[in-house]
Amino acid sequence: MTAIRVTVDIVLLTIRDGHLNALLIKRMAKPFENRYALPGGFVLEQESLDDAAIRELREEAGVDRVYLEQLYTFGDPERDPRGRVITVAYYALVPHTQTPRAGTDASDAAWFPATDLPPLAFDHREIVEYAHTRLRNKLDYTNVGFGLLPEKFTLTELQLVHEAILGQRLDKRNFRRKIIQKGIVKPIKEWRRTGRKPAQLYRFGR
Amino acid sequence: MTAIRVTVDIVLLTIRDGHLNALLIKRMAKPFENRYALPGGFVLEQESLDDAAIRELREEAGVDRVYLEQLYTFGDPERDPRGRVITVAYYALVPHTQTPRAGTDASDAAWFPATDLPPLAFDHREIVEYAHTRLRNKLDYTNVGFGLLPEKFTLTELQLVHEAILGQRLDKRNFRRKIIQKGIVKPIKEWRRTGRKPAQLYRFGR
DNA sequence: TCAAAAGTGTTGAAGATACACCCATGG
DNA sequence: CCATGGGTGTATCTTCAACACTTTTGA
Repeated sequence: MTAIRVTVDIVLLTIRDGHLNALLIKRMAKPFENRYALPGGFVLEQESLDDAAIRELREEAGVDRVYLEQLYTFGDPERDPRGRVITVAYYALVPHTQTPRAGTDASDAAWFPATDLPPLAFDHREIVEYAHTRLRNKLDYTNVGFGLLPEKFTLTELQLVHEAILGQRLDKRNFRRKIIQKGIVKPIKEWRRTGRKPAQLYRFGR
Repeated sequence: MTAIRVTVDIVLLTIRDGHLNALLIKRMAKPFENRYALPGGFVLEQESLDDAAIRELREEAGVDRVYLEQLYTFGDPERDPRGRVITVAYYALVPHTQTPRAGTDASDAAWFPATDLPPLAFDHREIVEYAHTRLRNKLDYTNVGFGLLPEKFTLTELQLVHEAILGQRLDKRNFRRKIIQKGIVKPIKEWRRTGRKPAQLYRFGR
C-alpha cells in the first residue's frame, strides 16, 4: 500500500481557429516512447495536488495563470506499465492569445483538436474526453468559458468559444441576449476595429 | 515522491426519518482517537480505487450493493498528521431499508444528520459537505435519488428523498408531474396499504 | 364520521427558440 | 459601392411555480 505513486496530469485546453484544442507532449522516455501524452508528472512530497498541477503546467507547458480544476482520479492498477501509479487529472484553460510555448523539459509540445487526437500514452485519451465532457457540461451554468478568452473580448469571440466547446452553431441574437441578461459581462468603452465595423469589447464582470 | 500513501474515504448516505444521514465510525486508533471519521482505508496495491471503496464499504459499513461515485481527491500535505496521505473521496447511497449494521473492525458506527455532524477526524467534515453539495446538484439532472430507495417505492417516498436532500419542501403536484414526465419511473400494479388510502408503487424504469 | 395521506388541473410568468434585416467600415 | 462582420426585436412555445380540493381507507 505504500508502493503506490501519484501523478497529476493536466488537460490544457484552448480554442484555436474555432476548435477546442488540447496540448500534448511527445514523450522521450519509455514507456510509450514517442507517443503523445498529457503534461504532468509525479507529485512531490510537500506540495498539494493543485500546486503539483500548477508546477507541471509551468514546467512542461510554459503557462502560468490559468483556470485550473480537478477532474477525476484514475487508478486502474494496469494503467501504467511501470507499476502502480494513480493520476489525479486536472483540466486547465488558457486564452490562445497567450500562446504557450513548448516547455523546457518536453521535447515536443503541440496542439491537437480535442476531437481528433493522435494515439496517446496510458489512459490519456480517456482523460481528455472526460475533460471535454466536463467543460461542455459546465459551460452554461458557470462562467468557465472566460478562461479561454483574453481580458477584453468581443461577444462574437465569446460565442465562438461556446460553439467550439459545444460543437454546434448558436443563434447570435439569442446568445447575446442570454449572456447579457446573466450580467456576467460588462461592455467597456473600447472598440476593436479590425477592418470591418468595429466591435465593442467586453470584460468579464465581477 | 514515493512516500505518498493513498486512501479512499466514503461518505455513505441514507435517508432516515426525513433527513439525509451519513455513516460515521468512531476511531479506535491514533490520530484522532475517539473522534468520528468516514469509513475508508488504504488502497491495496492490486486493486482499483473503486474496488478499494467497495471493499471498505463492506468491511467497515457492512453494505454491499450501493450506488457509488467518485467525488474528489483531497491532497493537502497537512491533512494527515501521520505524514503524506492523499485520499480519494467517494460517496455512496443506500436505501435505509437495508440498514447497514456496524462492521467488524469498526468499534462504533452510527448515523448522523448530514447537517448536524459531530467533530470529525482529518478533513472529513469538508468531504461530507462536498458530498452533500454534489448530491444536491445531481438530483435534478440525474436519477441519483433512486439509490436511496428500495426497488419498489411510492411517489411520496421519492418526494421525501428529494426534500431531504434539498432541505426544502416541494409541491406535491409539481413534483409528481415532473417525475412522471421524465419517464424514469413506471407504476407497477401493486399498492402499499399502510393504514390509510393505499399508495401506488413505482419502480425505477430502464 | 373523522383523521390521514393519496391523488389530481389550471393559470400565469419566465425562459428558450426560431427567425431576417440594417449598419458601419475598409478596400 | 461592395463585401464583411456587427448589431438588433418579436412571436411562439416550453417549462416552471403557485395554488386547493376530492378520494380512499382504517380506526
